[in-house]
Amino acid sequence: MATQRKTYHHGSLRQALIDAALAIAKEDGVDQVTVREAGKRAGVSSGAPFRHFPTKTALMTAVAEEAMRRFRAEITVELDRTGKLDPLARFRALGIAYLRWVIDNPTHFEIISMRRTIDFDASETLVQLNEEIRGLMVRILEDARAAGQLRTMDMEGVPLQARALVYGLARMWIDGQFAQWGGAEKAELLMRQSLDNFLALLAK
Amino acid sequence: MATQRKTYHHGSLRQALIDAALAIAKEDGVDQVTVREAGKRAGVSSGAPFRHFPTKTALMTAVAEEAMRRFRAEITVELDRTGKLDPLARFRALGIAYLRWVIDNPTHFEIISMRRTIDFDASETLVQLNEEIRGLMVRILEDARAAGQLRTMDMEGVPLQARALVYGLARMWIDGQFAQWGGAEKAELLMRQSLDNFLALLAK
DNA sequence: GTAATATGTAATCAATGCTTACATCGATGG
DNA sequence: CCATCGATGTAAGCATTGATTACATATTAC
Repeated sequence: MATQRKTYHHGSLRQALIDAALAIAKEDGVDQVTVREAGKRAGVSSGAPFRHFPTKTALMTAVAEEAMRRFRAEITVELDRTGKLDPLARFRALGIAYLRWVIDNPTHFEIISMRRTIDFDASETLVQLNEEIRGLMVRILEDARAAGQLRTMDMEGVPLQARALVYGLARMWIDGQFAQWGGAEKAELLMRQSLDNFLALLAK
Repeated sequence: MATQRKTYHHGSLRQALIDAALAIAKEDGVDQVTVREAGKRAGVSSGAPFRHFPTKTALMTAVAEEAMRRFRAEITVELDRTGKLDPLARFRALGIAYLRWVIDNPTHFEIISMRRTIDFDASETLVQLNEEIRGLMVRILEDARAAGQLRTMDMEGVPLQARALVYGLARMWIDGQFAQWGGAEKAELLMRQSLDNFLALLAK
């Protein structure tokens, strides 16, 4: 992994460190990510990373940005794919895509949501991407209401409820609360059922 | 805080360490808890804690047990208090008590749910308490169905959905996702609205 | 081409989880 | 009553890791 380098300067150390950190997290867990190891994989000394990131938190924040970008990419692909369906079907697809991404990329999601290891508010990118994704969901829900697909109810609370449900399912998976019910496939099925239950309650 | 002690032996160091860890977490945050500092507050050397807990994880697991016990106590008090109400009202009270406890004791909840810092499955107590609390919720939901208070629907999915919703709201608070909406009071209000929305969807 | 800036290395510090060798206490058996 | 032994504490130290500092090297600007 440690890219051999002939020049004294790395050339793209910043990105290499982000990639290395993501790889370590994926392979050995988020808490196994160390600045040294990230530097080692990028082929530099233990102090070099600090030229690009003042703190480990700053590195992890950049990693979170990368993860969030990939997350948004997945979401938008799914929304494009379902562009012609009715709003509620798209909403369902959005939720399923969200949950599947979490199951497929648990460490990525963990890094994004573990706001003790990153400095979320300090990252314009993170705040903006987060708002963007939330906005997408809210808009589709409003489309569904406008299309008369929802039971009449407080539209102030529905988006939060939907967010909390999906976020809760995702974190329950990350936190190992699905362990007793088998592996990823079973968990994904249960999540989908839960989501469908919610939609059944919500739909007219 | 560091209890002066005249004897060479502490006498109740184990519990003192748990209390100290809880206090540090409450004052300075969970990640500020160190074995040394816990020992210091208990008035012992840096190595003494390891006579009672083989690893820091074991200490934090014991701390989680203590926190979970307090959580259950709060829950059961609330259930006793609402013993004469109808099931759905009790279910609501349960949810509200859950969420208020999280808001009042964020670090305690954090320790319980942060299963990277504790060894949940290794603790018979934690597994048992967790099941017990889950069982309470499920039973009340079933009472509500038996009383004809719920719309007909897959009872397999409803408990999970309820859990995910409450867990999600709690973790969103812990993870700072309510920051933009003001302090604890506003957050609690939003949580309650979200819960009531869910109940409105669920009720016949 | 030279000076200034950016980026890397090596050495080192402080904090912290954990271990080891030794000290001291308290309970138990004779 | 007291000698022994297991339990519990101390002191010192190790390994890891985030962070800093002094110095070296490359790149860019003028």
